Amino acid sequence: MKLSNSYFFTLREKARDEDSSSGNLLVRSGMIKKSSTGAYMMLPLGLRILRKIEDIIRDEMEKIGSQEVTMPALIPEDVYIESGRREGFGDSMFSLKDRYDRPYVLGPTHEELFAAAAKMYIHSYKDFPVSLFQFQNKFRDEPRPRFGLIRVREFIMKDAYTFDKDLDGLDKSYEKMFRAYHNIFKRLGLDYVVVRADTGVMGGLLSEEFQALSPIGEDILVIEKNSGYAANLEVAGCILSGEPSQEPYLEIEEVDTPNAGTIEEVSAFLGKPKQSFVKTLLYMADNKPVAFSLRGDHELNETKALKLLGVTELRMADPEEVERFTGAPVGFAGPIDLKVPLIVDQEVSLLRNFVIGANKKDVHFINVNLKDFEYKQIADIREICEGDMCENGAGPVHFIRGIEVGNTFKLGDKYSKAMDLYYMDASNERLPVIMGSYGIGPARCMAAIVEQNHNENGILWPKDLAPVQVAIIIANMKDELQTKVAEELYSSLQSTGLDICLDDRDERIGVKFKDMELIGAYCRIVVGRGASEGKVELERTGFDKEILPLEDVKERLYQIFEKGKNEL
RNA sequence: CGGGGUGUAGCGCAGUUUGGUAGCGCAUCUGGUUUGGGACCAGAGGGUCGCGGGUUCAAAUCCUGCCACCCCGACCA
Repeated sequence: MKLSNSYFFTLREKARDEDSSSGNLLVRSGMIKKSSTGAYMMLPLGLRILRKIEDIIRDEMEKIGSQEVTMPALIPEDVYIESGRREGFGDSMFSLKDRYDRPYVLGPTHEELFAAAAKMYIHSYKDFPVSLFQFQNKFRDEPRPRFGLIRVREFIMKDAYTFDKDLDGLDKSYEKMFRAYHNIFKRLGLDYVVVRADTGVMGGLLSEEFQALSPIGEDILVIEKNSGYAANLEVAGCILSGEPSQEPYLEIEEVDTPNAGTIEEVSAFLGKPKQSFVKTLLYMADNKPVAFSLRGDHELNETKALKLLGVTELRMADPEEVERFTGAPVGFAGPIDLKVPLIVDQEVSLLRNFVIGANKKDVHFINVNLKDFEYKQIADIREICEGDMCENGAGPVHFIRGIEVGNTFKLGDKYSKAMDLYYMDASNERLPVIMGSYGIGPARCMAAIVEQNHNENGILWPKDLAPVQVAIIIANMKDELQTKVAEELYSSLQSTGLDICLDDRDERIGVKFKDMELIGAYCRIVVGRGASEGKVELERTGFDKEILPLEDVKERLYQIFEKGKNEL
């Protein structure tokens, strides 16, 4: 690539509409540009990186025998109705009509079509295992896209699917895929952890997420180092924090708490710590009211609640609904005489003589105990807190944030049954195929890599991913010798197989340095004053400057990029 | 969807309070000087001031409806 006649630009100021470091750096270096909320143009330099990421992924997929296909993004809505997921995805699916008024959707993920493709081939127990994958644009109507390429509405996904005859086969396929994923994220140079996660709309038996560590990550990861425990906050289990209190029971009393509706207010008003309160939250579960009681300083874990109830939708009741079900405005709900099914968090069972809302405006009860009201169930429904004992008992947990760059699912027979994907067993029995599905977001990986690898001057791509691996900078464009030497060097390095860029723009050297650092050119070779003696300078971020005779450049680059001449 | 904010040249912004016909920096073009870390001088081009309606002699500015984008929250595979 010669910059003087390439589509190449950089911006000196940060983009107003980008909120993350990676978004800003990628836009400033001319790699991507937001085209509308949650949709990006991938410009030449950005596409180079994306292709390199895809090549690594493709390489690892093919190594484990997965075969590439592509599926349409435009899919009749019926396909998702048949699998039961149309409802599950709800508003996050883009839907449209064709000219004959037939309903279509833009695919958010492709288990259904892959099951259909598998059906073309799989008929017998002799046909297993099968693994297919694709790179394809997915569409999800995210309520709030953000962080550049990290949360968008149209994005590239590598999705892979495995098909096996039984759970044992699935375990083997899953394990292979799991190892391939480790290889991929290591090759991408990401700092990541694997956590257990919720299966969500996908359903199935197991879900694990590959999370790139980053302070802007949207997922909270619960970690216990010594035992290697790692779980997404959504599924991190809690265990009882101690023994039940042995305080003597006191008499319930009604107390006036004027204008004190929040835990903070009541706690301040009564002069009691938050832990001595039990709050009651009203929710609508598939449009039926349900209530949850938790210790005042705890939060409901909606994923746990959803699973416990076995419903598909859970949302907080709005103020009118709260008033209708409790008879009091928001802030005074309590479990006594509540006409709504109640689930109590297990931690509440340790408390004695706690404070609750009285289902009456500006009134609370004190000295309440579990025996004083009716409930449907006691369960673990709270979010674990940092410092709480890990559910495996190994020690206290701590939190870190992650960007979900990959996700693996053991699906089981959910989709094969829905899509009628069966095979004949050796014993002439018709059995459902056992599926797994595995996703990676290459563009999201790209953003995560930038989040983890940048400094105040620009992006620090790993050497295998850098869009420009070697930038040849002509120090003074008016110097004919420098220009000539640089041109010759550029030509001679074409055979290295590296991405070489000649910065022959009519710019001063400072501009060229700044730009090459911004886009993350891995090596910079300056053809300058030394050109007359046949010497050039080689710079890399984090390394000392080297002065090399021209004839040694190629050999030195092979060393740096760990490439043998033979492999080319 | 709720709360807040922004929309003016390719990019980043000022001007809006107090209405008078649009400006700055970067980028671009021309000429000259300069040439090892985002050069300097002189000149030039580029704007339906987000869109529509209204008030007014006159609207970037005031009123009004809509749209887009951003932030916080809700939501989220």
